[in-house]
Amino acid sequence: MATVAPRQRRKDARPQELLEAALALFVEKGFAATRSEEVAARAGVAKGTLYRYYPSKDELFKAMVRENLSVHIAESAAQAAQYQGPIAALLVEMMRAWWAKVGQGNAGVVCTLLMIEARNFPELARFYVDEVITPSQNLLGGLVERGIRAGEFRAVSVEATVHMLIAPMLHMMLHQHSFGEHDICHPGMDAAELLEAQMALLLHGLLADPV
Amino acid sequence: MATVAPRQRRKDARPQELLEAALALFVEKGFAATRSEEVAARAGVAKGTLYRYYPSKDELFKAMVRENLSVHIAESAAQAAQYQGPIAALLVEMMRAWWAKVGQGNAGVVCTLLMIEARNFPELARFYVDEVITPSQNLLGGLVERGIRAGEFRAVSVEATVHMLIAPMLHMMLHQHSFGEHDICHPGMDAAELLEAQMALLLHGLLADPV
DNA sequence: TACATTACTGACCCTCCGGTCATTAACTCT
DNA sequence: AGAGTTAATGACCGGAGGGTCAGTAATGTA
Repeated sequence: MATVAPRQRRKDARPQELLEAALALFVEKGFAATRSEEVAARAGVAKGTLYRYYPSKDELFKAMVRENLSVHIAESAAQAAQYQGPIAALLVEMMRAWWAKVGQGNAGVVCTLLMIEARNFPELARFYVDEVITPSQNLLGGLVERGIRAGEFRAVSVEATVHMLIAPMLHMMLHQHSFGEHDICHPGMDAAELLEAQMALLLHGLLADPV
Repeated sequence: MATVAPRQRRKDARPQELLEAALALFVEKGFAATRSEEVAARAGVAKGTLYRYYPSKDELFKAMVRENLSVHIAESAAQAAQYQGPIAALLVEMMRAWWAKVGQGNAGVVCTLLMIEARNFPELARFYVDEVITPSQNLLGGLVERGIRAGEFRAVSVEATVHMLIAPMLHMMLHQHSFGEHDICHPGMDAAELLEAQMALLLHGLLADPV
């Protein structure tokens, strides 16, 4: 017979644990299908306790998003500033770094979730657009433009190129999330390989003087 | 004083009207947030009538998807068979046709919805993967391979190339759906332009002997 | 040890919504 | 016209789950 789990008072640890539980469950089952009691249970806590720390399920979701994205935003900005060198190599390096830091980690999963739930959280969508999407586009767009001005790239459409850099990665993550169980999607090709092939193809299209 | 709307018996027209109402509302508000009574009201009918034609909200969703996708599947297959000519031009033509027929119409919107709801409808996800995704990949993959064997294309990764053809279009549609209201996303660039720029860039990366 | 504070609990409440079905009325047939 | 058929209605039900709060026990303080 399992004796009743003893009560514990750990005010400081609770919020973090609740956010982790929320992330895991929202990813696994989606926002609507996850009951608040499940989140609490997963964090080893009763439902009432969840509402002591977050006033509603919506606020819990928002807090979870902010928690997992703010980290990346800071890193991304720092990373953008520190790079120097030839644009093509720099682009490749940035994409690899993005995949390693964001694509594979929690931030990537949260991006996926955001795309799916954006309609139900206009406020969050705005936040995401302002804090993540627009800066990323500006950063990459600036690089491409620099490459063109330096004569390293052909005079392509900057906007389209940025889109061609971002879309395949995000689409792959979303695809994985939505259809991952039906293993038919990308047999025998993992994300890292895809990224390399993508960059090779794109650079060949971009460079004025391809290797 | 509005007199009570008179009852009408139109057994044949109802299913279609209900599916249209469902499509519009699911796109606008998402599946979970749309009440079955709203769908009925939009179709000019009482809730009970909806359940006379579709046994559950889930079945309504499935019927709506099948209705709007099956059309495209047939067309796409026919189109694939009839084309002849140099691969590059053929690829461009097919992408343009896809955008005109699918991307802009209901089928495109349904694809977006499917990506978002796939987790909650495993059966439908399977259907979509088998009937839409896999055939599309095979079709495009076959073309790319043909181009490579003919010496028209460089020896690129077929899988990555197919992904680079599909992802930008789907991602743009989804992006539009999720963040469309926050007009920051793609200022001054519409989908048709993007498609042209994308194809130009890709072909330049693909062709063994770029123009 | 007695008391005060407060993190924590979980039974309860209440709203919302998917789904039902007895009733009504539109159409058909004779 | 009268009877029979069934499309259409909308009041109703049930339960699922978000959110509450009076009570409980862990911790701090003297």
